[in-house]
Amino acid sequence: MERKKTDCPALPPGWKKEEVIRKSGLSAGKSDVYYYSPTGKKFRSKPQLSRYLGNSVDLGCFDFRTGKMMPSKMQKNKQRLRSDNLSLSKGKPDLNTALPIRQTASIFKQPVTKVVNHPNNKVKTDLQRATEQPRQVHTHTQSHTHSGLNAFAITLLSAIASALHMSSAPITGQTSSAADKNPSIWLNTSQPLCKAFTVTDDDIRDIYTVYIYISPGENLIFIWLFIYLK
Amino acid sequence: MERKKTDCPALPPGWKKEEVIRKSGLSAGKSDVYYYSPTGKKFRSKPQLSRYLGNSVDLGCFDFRTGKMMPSKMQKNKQRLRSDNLSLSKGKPDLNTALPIRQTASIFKQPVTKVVNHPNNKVKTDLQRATEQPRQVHTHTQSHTHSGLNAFAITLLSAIASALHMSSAPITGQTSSAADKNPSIWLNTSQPLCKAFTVTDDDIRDIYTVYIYISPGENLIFIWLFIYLK
DNA sequence: CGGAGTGAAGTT
DNA sequence: AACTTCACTCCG
Repeated sequence: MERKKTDCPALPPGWKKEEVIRKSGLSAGKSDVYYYSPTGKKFRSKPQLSRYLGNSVDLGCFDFRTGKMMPSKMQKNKQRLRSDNLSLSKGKPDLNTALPIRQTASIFKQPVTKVVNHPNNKVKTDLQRATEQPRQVHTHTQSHTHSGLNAFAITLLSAIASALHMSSAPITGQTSSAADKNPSIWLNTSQPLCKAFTVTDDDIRDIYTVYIYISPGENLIFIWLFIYLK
Repeated sequence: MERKKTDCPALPPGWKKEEVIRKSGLSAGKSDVYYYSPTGKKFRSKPQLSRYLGNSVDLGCFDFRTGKMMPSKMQKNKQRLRSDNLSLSKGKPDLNTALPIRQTASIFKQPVTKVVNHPNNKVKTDLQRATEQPRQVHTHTQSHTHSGLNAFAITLLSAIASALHMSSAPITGQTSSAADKNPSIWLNTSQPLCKAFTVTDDDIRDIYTVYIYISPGENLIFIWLFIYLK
């Protein structure tokens, strides 16, 4: 089937079909199918062919790849450009599509709150657009957001360091070299803490993100934070 | 609307997330989510992403669509073991079986260091699993239940509570009702802590997982922990 | 030949 | 039934 034009009974007389195998690349071995009109014009897709033939030939059941009519293949209405779909939030806020910043806003509307505070970030003021939670909005005024959060960050980091000291886990401290040589490192609790130990208040540049998740049953607390150091 | 690539904090630094709305066809209005590696490679599904990341990143609770870690989704990827058994605590799933991913609770006692190659090519990371699993398995054996772990958990939680107290952010405390009514709750740094305040040592059941990630430049610390309460 | 965009089988 | 995953189409 390669490189050879064949007759195509499913089309009017004179039409030819050609199949060309791809020789290289990611799609090596796959093929492209082309059709040629009696006058030699080349067609590379079914829509293109359909446009050309217009109503004279119903290609609804025409399988472009095989060149045959496939009764089982019913015509499908592909042109459904609906612009009316505002079903973005039917009953449920659209957390999926929201960007991080906007999530913060939507989160507020439902009893969900996410805080992203980073002075170097563009995140900040969207919180103020959350209209349905006055109390929470209140808590996010910028002034205390910065000071409060950094204070929090410092305290929290120190606390973690302290906690680590209390841990019975051994400290091997081999993480530095590993960190130097690898693009990323996941450390065991006891290992990573080696790093934490060395962190002082002055080292902290900022808290980047803090999430706190509490499960429905409130028995699980999931804390998730990014901390940038100087 | 959503043609913009956004950072994805749940993945290592440099990864981007994109959501594209389908504009036409039968699935018009639906969306596709894509991720981009730091090198620009596009990922169109969670399995594809997982294959690429190998063991370097545990995507067990990663929600591909939202780009977030979803603790509640943890049952997803493996076959379930026996559904009910002698779980130590009533009404709550056994953590070690319900959350397959972190049966590697090794995280705690064992100074296991997981060095991960950031995927800049297609090399699989199976070797890493082979080499590090044994050590982790070793750590599972003990009932790490409430020895050093709880001490750590308690201290850490207390520390967080303290940190919160020091925060200048007001505490509105409206989160409880929200928690009762919603499948999940994301709390503001200042808000969620309302919960933390009430946590005493006796409340802590266990730390389930603690991850600490240190960026290549070692200027970013990413701490991620789950804490179960009684 | 690549790849964004879509279809549709597979999965839950 | 809806979502996820991946193959395929179509056009550059």
